[in-house]
Amino acid sequence: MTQIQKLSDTEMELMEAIWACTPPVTSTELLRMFAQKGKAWKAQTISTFLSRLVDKGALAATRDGRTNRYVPRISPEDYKLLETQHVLDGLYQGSVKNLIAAMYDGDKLSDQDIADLKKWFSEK
Amino acid sequence: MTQIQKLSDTEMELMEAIWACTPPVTSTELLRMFAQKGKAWKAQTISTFLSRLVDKGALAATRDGRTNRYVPRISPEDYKLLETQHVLDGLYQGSVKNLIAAMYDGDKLSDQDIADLKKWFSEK
DNA sequence: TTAAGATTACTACGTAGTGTAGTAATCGAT
DNA sequence: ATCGATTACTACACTACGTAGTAATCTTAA
Repeated sequence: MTQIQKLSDTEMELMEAIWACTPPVTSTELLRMFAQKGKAWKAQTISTFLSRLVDKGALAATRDGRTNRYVPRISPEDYKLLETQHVLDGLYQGSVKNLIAAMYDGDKLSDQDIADLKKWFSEK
Repeated sequence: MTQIQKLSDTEMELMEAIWACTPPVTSTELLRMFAQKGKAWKAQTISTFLSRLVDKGALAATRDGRTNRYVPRISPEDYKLLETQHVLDGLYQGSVKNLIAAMYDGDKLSDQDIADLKKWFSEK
């Protein structure tokens, strides 16, 4: 039961960064990464987010001297699937087919989408 | 641009009730409906939610003497599609195919799902 | 026609989440 | 022994949410 609470937008930004680099990461490394992208966070701000991510079950922290090393407890793929499942359950009784049908009926599937999916499914 | 803000769980409950009955509804009617379902809300509580739903663009209100009559500004289908699109954009670059592929890779599609979808697509 | 009841608008309030950071404690290096 | 880095704890303003009190106002029945 990998219970993971929903992440906020900024928390997701952090996670994306962590997923993007080779895991064990330290707050200092992240600080530098975000600084380069123009995010001038204070060191404690990063730390706060990191702690919250640990609390939410998204990261695991191990102490190494005076610094923490953080590792994701879930892959981006799995996290996205959790979110997806949530939406599916909430809006479509958990059925992908209902989703597809709803999009089709609502004209949200382009001819290209349909062609792609048709092909994809015919190969399974 | 039918801008509609995200609805909370309780707001959705209200909307579902409104969608379920033949539209123009009054707060009193809703009050009664929810009372029957065990939701003992105060009249003002319903009113507050109704106002917020108007603010969020989900309902339109027209005055009829003493009371307001509320009509949805969006269908359940369209609302769900909005939500769906949001998730799709946020997690799968807006591509349904990416979603399907992710579910497949994550083993979230049962054989039944695949069979259903395969059939569904072969008919389009 | 006036009092009673229904309905609404406005305001409030505790709780929780979010983004951001100050402060203080601590630990490793000089 | 001290200094600088890093973390833990605390804080704070802001927004959303669920819930409802109060007060104003309109409708209706006596």
